[in-house]
Amino acid sequence: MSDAGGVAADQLRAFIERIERLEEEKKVIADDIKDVYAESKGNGFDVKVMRKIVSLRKRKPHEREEEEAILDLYLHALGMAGPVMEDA
Amino acid sequence: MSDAGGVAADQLRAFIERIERLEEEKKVIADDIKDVYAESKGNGFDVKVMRKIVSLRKRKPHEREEEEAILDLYLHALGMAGPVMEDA
Amino acid sequence: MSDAGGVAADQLRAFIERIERLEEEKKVIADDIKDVYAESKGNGFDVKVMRKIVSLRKRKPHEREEEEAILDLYLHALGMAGPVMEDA
Amino acid sequence: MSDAGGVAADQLRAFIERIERLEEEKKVIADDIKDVYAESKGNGFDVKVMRKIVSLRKRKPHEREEEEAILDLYLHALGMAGPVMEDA
DNA sequence: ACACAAAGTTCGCGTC
DNA sequence: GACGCGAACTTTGTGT
Repeated sequence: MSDAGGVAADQLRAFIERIERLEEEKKVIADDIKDVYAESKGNGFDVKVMRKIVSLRKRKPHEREEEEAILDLYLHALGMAGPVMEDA
Repeated sequence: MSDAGGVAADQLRAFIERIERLEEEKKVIADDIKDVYAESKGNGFDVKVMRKIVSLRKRKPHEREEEEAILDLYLHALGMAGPVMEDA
Repeated sequence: MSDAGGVAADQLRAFIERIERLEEEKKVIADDIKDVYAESKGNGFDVKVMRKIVSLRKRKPHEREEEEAILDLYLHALGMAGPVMEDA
Repeated sequence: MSDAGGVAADQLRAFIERIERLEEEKKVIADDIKDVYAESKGNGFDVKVMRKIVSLRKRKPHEREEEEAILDLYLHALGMAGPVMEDA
């Protein structure tokens, strides 16, 4: 029963089920997050603002990295300084 | 320090941190899912189709039928044959 | 001032500005499309289905058939009936 | 012929065609942009860097706005200052 | 019903 | 030359 129609059916089924299980877990977490927001709201906090804070704190790290890259980029772009165009 | 400006700052911080922890967990699961797809691909399966299967099994049959009904309605209104290809 | 650091700065600036102008035009078109969908909705049409129709007409028929073939293959391998519902 | 199957077929068709025309225009613009990037590359510029510059210049305006919002948000979140929780 | 945010899909680039 | 990675765009779902 493992090779129906030229595809490894059992293997495919196993992969699908692993994915579905993981997606369920993911959904549980997502629901937990919703619960925490709900609880926060119940305690008088502004959910919208909280979401914004969370996303801000998430972005901040790589925003810092980008900023350094940006500096270099503008040197390239406007002043053309630095080791540029090595593969032109 | 727990009541600055009339609101419970510590409590807010606790909520934020719970959420951030959950979001991290969620990301881990999401990455796991990506891994399974990658592994599937390594075993010769078509990832795009697998994603479609997963989403098909997720959707409630009734919902799917309804949507297709509207689609058919519009397609017929436009003079285009439906997805059934009855005279192909 | 056109050759700072060994590169043609003016030329680069010109390219950038051409791109930015084109991107603005693109955005205008995108907004127009949104407007048409909104107007359609105002006339009682289902926007989601309309989007589906547009994308269906965009796809090459051959491509669509091929994808569905693989999908059927997998669905049969999993023991699930295809989207044709022949015994519904 | 304007009311086949309960939907205003002609009107629907008109909307669809307007959208498709606009999408074609959009695609033309997108291709133009690709061309400019290609031409830039042909003149020795680093396309990746150019893309980054463009996106940077695009983000900058509303990034400034966000920054002000951020300041308020952190006042809310950490110090709880300002006119907060009006809908608690 | 609208707008914002998250997810999925696609395209271009760097690597092996 | 192909594969995997990453970013951009599109689409779907959720909250207001």
